[in-house]
Amino acid sequence: MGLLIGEVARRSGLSTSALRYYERAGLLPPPMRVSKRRVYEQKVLGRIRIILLARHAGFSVKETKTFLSGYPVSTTPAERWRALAGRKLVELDAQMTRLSEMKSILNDSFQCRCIRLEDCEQGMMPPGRVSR
Amino acid sequence: MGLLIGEVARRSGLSTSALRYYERAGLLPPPMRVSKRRVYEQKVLGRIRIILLARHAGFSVKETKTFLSGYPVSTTPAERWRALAGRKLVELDAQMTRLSEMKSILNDSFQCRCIRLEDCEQGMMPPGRVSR
DNA sequence: GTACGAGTTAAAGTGCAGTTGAAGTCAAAT
DNA sequence: ATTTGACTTCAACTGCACTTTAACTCGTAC
Repeated sequence: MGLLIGEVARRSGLSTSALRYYERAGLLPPPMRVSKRRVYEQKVLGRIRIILLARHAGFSVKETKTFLSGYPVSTTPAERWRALAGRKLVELDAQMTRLSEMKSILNDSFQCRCIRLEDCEQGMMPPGRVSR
Repeated sequence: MGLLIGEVARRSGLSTSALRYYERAGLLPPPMRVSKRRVYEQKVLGRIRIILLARHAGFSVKETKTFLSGYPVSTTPAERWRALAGRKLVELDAQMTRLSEMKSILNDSFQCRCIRLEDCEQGMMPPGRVSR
C-alpha cells in the first residue's frame, strides 16, 4: 500500500532529492519508515498536488509552507489561501505590468533606440578583448 | 569633471558595490584611476542607462554583457539588439503566459479548490510545531 | 555469499546578483 | 599630526531551490 520515494517521484514528477528537500523544508510531513526507508501513504500525492499548485501559482517554498502550516489552527484552508492569494495576485499584477514594460522597451528599441545605442557605443569597451 | 563612484551611484541609483560588480562582470569599462580611485566620465551614465534598460527588459547580467560586447565586431548595435530582443520577446511572451496561468490558478482556487485543500488538510503536519 | 538496485545521510556544490566585512589608502579639514 | 570620510581590495557571505557526491544500509535475486 505504501509508496517508496522513487514511486512518489515517478508519480508526482518531482525528483527524489526534491522530495527530501521539501520534507526538510517542512512542506511534506516525515513519512513512516520501514527499515530506514520512507514509505508514503497515497494521500501524500494529494498534498504534493497542492504544493505544486502553490508553486505553480508563484509561491516560494517558504510561502507555500506558510500556507500549509503557518496559520493559527482556527483558520480554514480557504481563508489561508485567500489571505496569501490576495497578496500574491497583487504581486502577479505588478509582474505583468513589468513584463509589459519590458516588451514595450524591446519593441520601442526596435524602432528608435538604435540611435541612442549608437551613442552608447562610444562608451563601450574596446572591441576585441571581449571575454574576461 | 570626473565622477567618483559615490556620485555615479547617487546619480544612477545603483549601489557602489553593484557598480564594482558590474565592472567585474564586464558590463562597465574599468574607469581611469586617480590615486587608486575610480574616476568616471559623464558618459558612463549613458552606458548605465543602457545597462538598466537591458536589465529592466529582463536580460540577465550575462546576456547584457553579451549584448554590450559579445558580438563579432562586424555587427552593428542595431543588429545586436535585434538578435537579442527577438529572442527575449519570445521569452517574455512565455512568461506572460505563465503569469496568466498563475493568476488563473489563484483565482480558480478561490472558487473550487477549497474542498480539495480541505482534503489535503488531513495529510498535514500536526498543528503546533510549525517552525523548524 | 555476493551482487544489484533502491534507498539512506550529511555536506558540499550550483547559479544568480549582488552585499558585507576586514583591513588598508588617500586627500582634505581641523 | 590626526581625524574624517570616501574610497580601495579580496574573500566570504546571502537566499533560493534544488542537485550532487560519497559513503553507507537494506532486501532480494542469483
